[in-house]
Amino acid sequence: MLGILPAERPAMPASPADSRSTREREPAPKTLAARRRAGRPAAAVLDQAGITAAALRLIGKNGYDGLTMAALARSLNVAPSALYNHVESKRDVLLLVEDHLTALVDVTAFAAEPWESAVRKWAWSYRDVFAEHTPLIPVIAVLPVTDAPQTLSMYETVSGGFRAAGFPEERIVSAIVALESFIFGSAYDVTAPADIFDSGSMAESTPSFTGAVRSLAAQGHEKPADVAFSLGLEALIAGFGALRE
Amino acid sequence: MLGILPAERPAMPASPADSRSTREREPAPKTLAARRRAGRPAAAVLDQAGITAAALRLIGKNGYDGLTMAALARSLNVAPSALYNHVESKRDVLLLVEDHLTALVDVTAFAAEPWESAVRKWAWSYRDVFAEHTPLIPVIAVLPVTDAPQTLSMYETVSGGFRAAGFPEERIVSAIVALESFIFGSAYDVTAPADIFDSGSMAESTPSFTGAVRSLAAQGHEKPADVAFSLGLEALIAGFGALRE
DNA sequence: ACCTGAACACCGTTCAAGT
DNA sequence: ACCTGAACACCGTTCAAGT
Repeated sequence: MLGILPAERPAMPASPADSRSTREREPAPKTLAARRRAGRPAAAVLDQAGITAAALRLIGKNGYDGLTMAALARSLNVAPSALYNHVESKRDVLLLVEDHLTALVDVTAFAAEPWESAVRKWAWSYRDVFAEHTPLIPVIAVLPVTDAPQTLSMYETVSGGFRAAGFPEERIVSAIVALESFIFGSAYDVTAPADIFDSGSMAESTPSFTGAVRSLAAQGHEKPADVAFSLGLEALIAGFGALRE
Repeated sequence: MLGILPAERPAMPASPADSRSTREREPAPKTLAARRRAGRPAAAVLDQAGITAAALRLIGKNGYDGLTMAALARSLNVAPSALYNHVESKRDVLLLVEDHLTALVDVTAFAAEPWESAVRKWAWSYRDVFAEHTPLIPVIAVLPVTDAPQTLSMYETVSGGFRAAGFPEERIVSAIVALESFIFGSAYDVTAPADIFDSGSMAESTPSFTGAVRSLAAQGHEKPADVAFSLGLEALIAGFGALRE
């Protein structure tokens, strides 16, 4: 995964300051930032690819709670305000991260396999990528594709696959949107706690639901989120497959 | 809708202070809160039902950005810290709102109609309620049902409907979860801007997707979010219906 | 153009003091 | 038990000053 990070590079060019990197955990490493004096540096310290990579590192380490503009700046050895020379807002940072992650979704099967199995692979891959990044879902869901080139590229490949499989053109977008809606909702489901359906002290007043939950648990092994995703996905594939001409 | 608010009542018992209510728009109505001196009041000013109703009013007026603990306290004429005698956190407030809204979802058809049309009505109602409240979706998706009695009650009715329709017990929860995932994702889709699929200057490099978008737009009239929701929902209903015994 | 440093207008939450 | 008022440790963002 690290190998796919954009513009793999250290936050700063190697310098004597690196010998102090063991102190990075200190609460206020002001001294590190102070190393660089005010005014425009000879070469730009930041760019969007570096900001994206740093954000992904931060998210990987501390989750989305740890992704603050201050923490992002600190990890890049700049003042928080420096970030605003490269992004307009924190939402822009999330958008950069989103577009980078979308490029990780596997669409290769659309070039090589029948429609059913291509959609299946794409959907599972898409869900798996964003299950780790659910805080991005509200961003993606309202994101004009113009602002996210990799995302647009994914849509082009997927819609091409639908078209080649004989889908009526006017149904392609609706089918993709429906699949995506299911995928986004299912990504949340992956993050739900194991006891989410424990009805606790209310069990006696909810016999039907409690029984259904117990019956599912008795089935055992497979993760409930995966069982539900598979069930829904196969129904959608079967239903949409019937639209093909 | 107002008639279904919990414990319909003013934020404070009628009092001479009400004559100053025209000043409530003032930036810092400290004087109103100062009207009540420190120490425990004779009768409690706050309760969870009142907090829920005030939160819903605030959301209705200014959206979820306007729902801050400070604004909530101001609308209830108390200091922000007073809220913490009745809720543990802001998340608790969102949970109260969520459970109240879930009670608005229409499950009545499960008692009176065939399974297909009951699921259809429930799903549309569920989506419509939360399309106006998408910031709650991350909360619901991870919410143990124990903490939300109305939500648990909805599950009981729905799972009872599935059972009565001949669903194998061990599939009921998975089918409901899959439907919910689709519903939550589709609720986001309702809020997407109309030009979300405008590929802009990239149109020439994405012919397949751009053509599909144009073809959908040419169909006209119906809202794209509704078309996609209908398409996915009918596929899920048809696919799940086949599981019945 | 692109950095620093100081400042702004917020957040949610805690806690002592009061009745 | 349930309020006020002050305080805390944050947020994202703006902007003048510097090179």
